[in-house]
Amino acid sequence: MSSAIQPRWRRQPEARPGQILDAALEVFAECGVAAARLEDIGKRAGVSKATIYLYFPNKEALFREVIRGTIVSAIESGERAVDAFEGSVTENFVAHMRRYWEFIRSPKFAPIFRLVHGELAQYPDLARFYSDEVVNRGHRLIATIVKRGIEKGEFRKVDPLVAGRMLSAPFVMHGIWCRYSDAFTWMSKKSDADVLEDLIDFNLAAISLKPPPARRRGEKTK
Amino acid sequence: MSSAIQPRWRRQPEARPGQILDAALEVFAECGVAAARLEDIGKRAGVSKATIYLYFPNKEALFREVIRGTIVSAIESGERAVDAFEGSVTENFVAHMRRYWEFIRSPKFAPIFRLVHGELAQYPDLARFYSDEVVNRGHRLIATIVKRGIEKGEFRKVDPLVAGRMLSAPFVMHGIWCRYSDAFTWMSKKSDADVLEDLIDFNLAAISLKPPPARRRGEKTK
Amino acid sequence: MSSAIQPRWRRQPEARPGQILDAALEVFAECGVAAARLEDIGKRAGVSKATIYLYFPNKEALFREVIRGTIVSAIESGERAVDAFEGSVTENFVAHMRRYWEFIRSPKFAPIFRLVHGELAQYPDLARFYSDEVVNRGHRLIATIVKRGIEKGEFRKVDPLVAGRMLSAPFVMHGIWCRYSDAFTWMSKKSDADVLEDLIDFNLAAISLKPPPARRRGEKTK
Amino acid sequence: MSSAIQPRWRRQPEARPGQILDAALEVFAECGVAAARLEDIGKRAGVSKATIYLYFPNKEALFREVIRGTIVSAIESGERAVDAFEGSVTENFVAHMRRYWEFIRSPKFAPIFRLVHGELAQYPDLARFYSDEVVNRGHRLIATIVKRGIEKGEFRKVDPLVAGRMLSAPFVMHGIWCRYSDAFTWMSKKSDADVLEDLIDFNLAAISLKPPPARRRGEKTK
DNA sequence: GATGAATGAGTATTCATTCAT
DNA sequence: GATGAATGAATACTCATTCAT
Repeated sequence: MSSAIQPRWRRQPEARPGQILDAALEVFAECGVAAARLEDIGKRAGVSKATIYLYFPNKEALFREVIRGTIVSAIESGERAVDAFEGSVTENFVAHMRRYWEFIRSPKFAPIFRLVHGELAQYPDLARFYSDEVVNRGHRLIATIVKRGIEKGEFRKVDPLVAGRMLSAPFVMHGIWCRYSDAFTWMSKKSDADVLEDLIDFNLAAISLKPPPARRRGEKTK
Repeated sequence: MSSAIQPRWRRQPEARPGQILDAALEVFAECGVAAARLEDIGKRAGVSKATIYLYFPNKEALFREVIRGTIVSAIESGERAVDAFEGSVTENFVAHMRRYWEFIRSPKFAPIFRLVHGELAQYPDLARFYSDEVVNRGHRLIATIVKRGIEKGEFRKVDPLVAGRMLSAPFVMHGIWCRYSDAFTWMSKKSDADVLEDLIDFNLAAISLKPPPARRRGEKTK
Repeated sequence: MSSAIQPRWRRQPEARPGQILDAALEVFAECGVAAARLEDIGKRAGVSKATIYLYFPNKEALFREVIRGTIVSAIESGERAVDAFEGSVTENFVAHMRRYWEFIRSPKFAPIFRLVHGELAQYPDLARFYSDEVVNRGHRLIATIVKRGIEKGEFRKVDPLVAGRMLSAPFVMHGIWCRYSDAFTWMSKKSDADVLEDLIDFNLAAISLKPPPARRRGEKTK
Repeated sequence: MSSAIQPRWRRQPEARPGQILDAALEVFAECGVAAARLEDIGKRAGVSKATIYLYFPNKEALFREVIRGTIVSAIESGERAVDAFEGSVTENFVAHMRRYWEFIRSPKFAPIFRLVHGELAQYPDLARFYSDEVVNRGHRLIATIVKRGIEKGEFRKVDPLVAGRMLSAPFVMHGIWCRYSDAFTWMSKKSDADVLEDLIDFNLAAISLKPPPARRRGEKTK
């Protein structure tokens, strides 16, 4: 480590898989798995088609790694943040929704949503992985918060896991609509921040004990 | 029919496109557009691969027709029903949600959702069509109801179109999760009716003027 | 059959497999199985590469059919001829050797010999088929004759099947050497007829009645 | 060897080509030249794929060396033994046949036979080399003995080179049949020694003095 | 109208060969 | 000398599309 004997860096072989995965996500997102050409993925990663086979045994495995590798890290940071929350549960729910929206609007979420749903039937085990590690884990995170809110008397009595599903759905759908606003043109008038306010408003209304008295349309929530 | 000398019945050629469209939806849904083989579609429709070309100029056009032809009829019946509503707005909103859930749980919705989202980038005009004719039309239907509810003092003041988006999203997502419960295993415990109750509960809570006082978990809403 | 209703001949689809098999034998013989390109086979058969797949599921199956289809007919005619022999056994043995030599010098034998031996390890079941249906069947044919010769007192007492192997081997090897006289240049001086005379001479000498007087069967030679 | 300070023994680089050649023969024999993968050869020789290129310019040259290098040594020992023969010619012919059989049953002969014949068309110069240095040289060895036998009155009058071909053929074919007895199942009942006895018996019968009385050399057989 | 046959264009995958370290 | 990494070239196989019957 300290001495001069460090071998000079090889090309950058340890960077390769990452480069390829990034390129692959792009191409898969654009074309779908079946229509994606390995040659294009290689080109975008700056390597030859054959090089991909040095790191992934075939296209399908590459696809799996794209999904796995991309998602896991994103999820975990969310969980840590929720664990460390302070203040009222409502405040923390709002904070979580902000982070959630940020995640969903990050460039990788929408393509992966599309990909996973598009390939649901082709790659059942992958769909399962996505279901467990992304969707359900996200629901549980919300459920944790909701449960605390109920206990503290801030939220009405609901099944926390049901709430997790109900409250996450609008986020996901709006994420897609915003991302593909070429298709969903009626979304494009709204800024990201506006959409987030709407999401927070409806979600709080859905679980709050009382109707939102302290807040009127147009007021900022934070 | 008119002449008695016709030697044998041929199946009506007008029925062909429909058979082919049905078969195509099935195969597309199973494999995605790129991986679907025309030969399989033909086989499932009981015709030869070449016959498909008598009715559709190519695979892409066939796909477009599958989406177009399948969706339009389904939507329109919903609109007629809303127009004819009676009783309180809340009651009618509930009635509409029941019909909406029925539509979303019908066998064609989930595959089309998946297909459209999967092919979002490949067929932008189709995505647009779906966006306008399905998604947005659904939102407007809800918006119509919500607007009346606000006017009548039954719902809190919200942007009706925003409400359309917020309130439809959980329906759509739950439709997918229920349909592909092999992947989303955590959904399979719930019956369709239970899910509908949850959906109604959360949606009413989100727009009602007051928190749902008259209703507790487990009570039927209708 | 008689009337005019005979459908006009389709292209010539029933001729296709044969054309392809012939072309394939040629190309396989020139290049070996692994190096043979399906495109070349198609070209030589006058069809496209893809057409081959209409008749054979893959290259390996094509190879198998080449061997099977080519050999079987050739063998059977030999067996019929032997069954119908007249005259002394010696005369009939000579007649059989003439036919055998003719078969071995026909254009298909040497390539198949090479192919089968070259691919012995790759296609064990094919090698088995060749072993049983070609080599051993040929031996049994000779054995039949030899047995009769022994019974009639024309040949010395030997194990007929052993004789089948011993007497056929020079035919096969000379067939190869003559066919590939570019490599085995020392064969090229001999005419086919001369070689046949040599073969007959040595084979008759090896089984004719008067045994080498200085040595008897069963004595250990060392 | 000379200096004591050499830190560690490296395996002698001179040994490399031999290891590689051995590995290559194995792999070529199993797969044929076209299907053999240099990576496998390297692995079996305990070196990397790239190392092979330090010793051989390409796969084809490696194949040539495999054949050349393997054969030459084997042949020469046979020639020395024949030169030094004593006793009757018949005895020495028998002794030579024993050695010949031993050579043909050695593990390298059959694979090389298969390879050379399999690749006859791809590598004409190699086939020529094999023809001259193995096949014909073997024939000449037999011819030498036969000629002496004729001169000494032990063998009947035949063309010695023709005899070389006739008498060697059964050895070669039986060598193949015994080696690949998985395919040639009907050979597996015989022990090596038994086969040798049969070979000696038939070959001696074919050249021993007393000719088949009813027929003389030169008479046309039909 | 219907289809069996045919094919051109395309893609995943393999592997001999090169080269920087 | 040795090798891990990289790649260009090659090929089996697929399938949407065409067309003669």
